[in-house]
Formats: sequence, structure tokens, C-alpha cells
Amino acid sequence: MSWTARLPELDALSEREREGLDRLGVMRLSRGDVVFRPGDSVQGYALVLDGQIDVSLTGASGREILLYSVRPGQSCIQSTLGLLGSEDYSAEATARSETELVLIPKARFLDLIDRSTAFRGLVFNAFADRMQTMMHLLEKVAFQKLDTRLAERLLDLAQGSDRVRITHADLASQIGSSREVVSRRLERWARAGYLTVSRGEIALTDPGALRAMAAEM
Amino acid sequence: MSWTARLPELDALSEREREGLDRLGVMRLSRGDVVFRPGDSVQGYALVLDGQIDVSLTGASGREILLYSVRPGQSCIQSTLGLLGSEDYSAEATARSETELVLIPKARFLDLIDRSTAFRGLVFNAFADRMQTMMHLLEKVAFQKLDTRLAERLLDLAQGSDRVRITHADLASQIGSSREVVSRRLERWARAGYLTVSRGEIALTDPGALRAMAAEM
DNA sequence: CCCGGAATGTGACCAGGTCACAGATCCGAA
DNA sequence: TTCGGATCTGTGACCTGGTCACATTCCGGG
Repeated sequence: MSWTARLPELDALSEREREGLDRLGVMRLSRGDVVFRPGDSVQGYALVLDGQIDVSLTGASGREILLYSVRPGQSCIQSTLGLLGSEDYSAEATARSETELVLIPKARFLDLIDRSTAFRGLVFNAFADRMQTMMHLLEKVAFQKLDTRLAERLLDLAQGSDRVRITHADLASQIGSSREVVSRRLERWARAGYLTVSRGEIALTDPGALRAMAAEM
Repeated sequence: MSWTARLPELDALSEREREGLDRLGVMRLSRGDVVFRPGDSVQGYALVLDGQIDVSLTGASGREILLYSVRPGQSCIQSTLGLLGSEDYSAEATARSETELVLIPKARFLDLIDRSTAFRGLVFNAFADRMQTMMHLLEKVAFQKLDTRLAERLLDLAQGSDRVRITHADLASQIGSSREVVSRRLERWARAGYLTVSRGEIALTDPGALRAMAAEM
């Protein structure tokens, strides 16, 4: 079966190119599987078909921060980095849910970049986008208050719904903070009536208040 | 006169391509001149011939952090970002010394990317490199202690010599900290005998100690 | 020699990260 | 059902670093 048909992003490729890619096998990952870790060498260009992969950095203290999530149709530009700049991974990637992905081998990838204008555009737009979000992340980490980042993250995780299933520790690692700090902040917000916390779950009772905090820089 | 000859990085380009580029004018900037600021739209691909351009982010509080410096032969990948991803600048760039640069207009740039494998390689290697250093920067800001970043910066600015001409405020803005904090830290280090401070200048008396601090993460 | 601006010094305070534990809750095995 | 370990959360003490509000000091030009 043809996986290239599942990604509208690839429509611009020629028939020939798509056929070639379709012969590549689809990998399946379970939640928690590690795609790569710091120091691994880059084997190919990773393209997610379904599910989600989180790419994050870990500091010396063990504290973590989420760089970005790779969703269907997107690629993990850490691999682009490795393929074009020939440096190994310095970040870690794990599957956040059941995930299907395709790995385009290095040689094939470089060949496609050379021959296909469409593919090139795809890759470089994705690259530029990620770079942009990385800059925004840097800006947030360097200058924004914890409140802002936490509120933002909660709203993002909620995706419009009013509850988020996540532990304080996970939440902390996504915004580059620590569990204790997040716990205390959540407690404060609970007292203020913005949300209620229970083991493994947070219910947003006043998303408006959160949005206000996320908005103020 | 041919400016393309001044950059060994461009040797890989064909004769034709180089001739075309040579017709572009060279811009001259003085120290302090602003190349672009947040919100400016991207006009073309900026290539530095001589001098140095610093690209930095500014937070709401006015605190700044240096993203990277563009040296001769390098390009400001903020412009690549804008050209490939079509987002405007979110950072600010200023000339740190007398600087000469060439601006390759958007259309010409995109054309070159399409036609010239060599040019493409150049651009994307530079892009990947910057991305890598941005990740390292993010890692530093998120996880490293001030000592490490400050010591690192001092050694970098000293370039092997034993003195650095810079104000505490400038130093602070380069590492994303504040003047007061930097002043106090320098004073502490002066008491420890690592360096001596005088108005506008810092003399490194014990670079070894600084290197030790820069090394420990 | 004086004066204004630039650079630096200083104390008080606040936000947030770290450490060391203490409870609380859940879940599977006996 | 109950026990025990694992996971999650709560809490106080402490430290680093950013912020605010000023006070000093230094330097060059008139």
C-alpha cells in the first residue's frame, strides 16, 4: 500500500518519485519508544505518517525541555540537520503515542534534494519553520515568566477541551522547569479558581484567565 | 572589482554565476549601524565580506541576548529564514565594526538555489550550522549556570589575548543577563584573582581558572 | 576646573530552581 | 482483601540570579 498518498504534503512530487519512496518500509513505534538519543548518528530523513514524536533537550541536572513535536506530515528536522550539516543528534526523540514513520536513507534523501524542486521546497520550508519556532522558544526561555509558559502549555495540551491528562513532572519537563515549581504554581492557580488538580489530571475551569496569562509577555 | 573573489566559500560557483553576482553593489556599514530590526521584511540574502554583524534578541524587559555573530564569508541566516519560510525578522542585527556586505535580492537568491548545486550546498550548510549553534545556545540558556556562560564569553572575546575591551552592560546583553549580576560576578572573580576590572576593560590574569569554569557544565 | 553622561557599585527584594524528605494514591501479587 | 512498592504530589529551607532604586566614580569637552 502507498504511504505517500497519505501525506498531502507530498502531492507535489512526481509519480516516479512517489513510487520510489513507497518501496520504503513504514516503522511502527509504541508510546515511549526512543527514536534517537544524543550522540546517535543520523541514518536518514524521518517523516511521520501518524502519531506524534516529541523532541527534547536534557540538561546536566536532568532537567528537560521540549523543543517541538513532530506531527503527521512533518519531519524531524534534527535529521535534516544531521544530513546537511553532518553533526550527530544532540537532542532526544521519543514517541508520545502509537506512531508510524518512514526513514528516507541518507543517499536517497540527498539525491531527492538535488533532483526534485518540490521535495526541496518541502524540506526547506519545514526547516525554516522549525528554526523560527526554535527562536521563539529561545526567546521564551530567556525572557518570559514561568506563568506565561505554563499557561500557554496547558492551553496547548488541552486543545480546546477543558482537561489535560498529565503529571506535574511531565508538564515541568515540557516547559523546562521543575516539578516542585510547577506543583506550587498549579496549587496557586487552583486557589484562584482557574483550574482544579487531581492526580494525573488538570481541569481548566477558567481558560480565559489562563489565556490572559499566556498573552501577557 | 570582484568581491566574489574575496570569499573562498564561493570558489565552487561557476564563472557565469560569479560574474552575475559581482554586479551587485557592496554595502558599507559603520559600527552601530542597524542592518534590520524586528518586524522588518526580508529583502534578500545577506553575505558579509568584511567586519562583523551581531544578531540578537530583545525581551520585553529590554534584556538582550546575542544569537550569533556573522563573520566574513558567512551569511545571516535570519535572511534565509525569511526567504524560505516567508516570515519577517524577529531579531535585530547591528554592525559591531566597519562592515562590508552584499545583499542578494530575493528573486536572484531563489533562482540560484534552484540552479546551482554549489550555492545550495553553501546556503544549507550554513543554515544547518546556525541551527546547531542555536540549539546549543538554547541548551546553555535553559540549563547552564551564569558562571559558565560568562567565562565562556570572556574567553571567546579575548581571542587568546589577555584583555577584553567591553562594558559590563554589553557583556551582560551578550549572555542574556543583566549588568548588576555581571558586575558582581566580575568583582567576585577579581577578588579570587582570576581577572582585574577597570572602566571599559577586563584583564584576564588567570585564563586557566576561567577555562575551568567554562568547561564545567 | 567644572559638568554631564557613561560606567560601575550597592542593598533590598522577588522569582524560580534545588534538595531532602514526607504523605498520598494507585496497582498488582499474594 | 491486604500488603508493598512505585508513582505522584506536598512542603520547608536554601541558593542563584534578575529587578529596582539609587549612590558613586570616572572621563572628556568646554
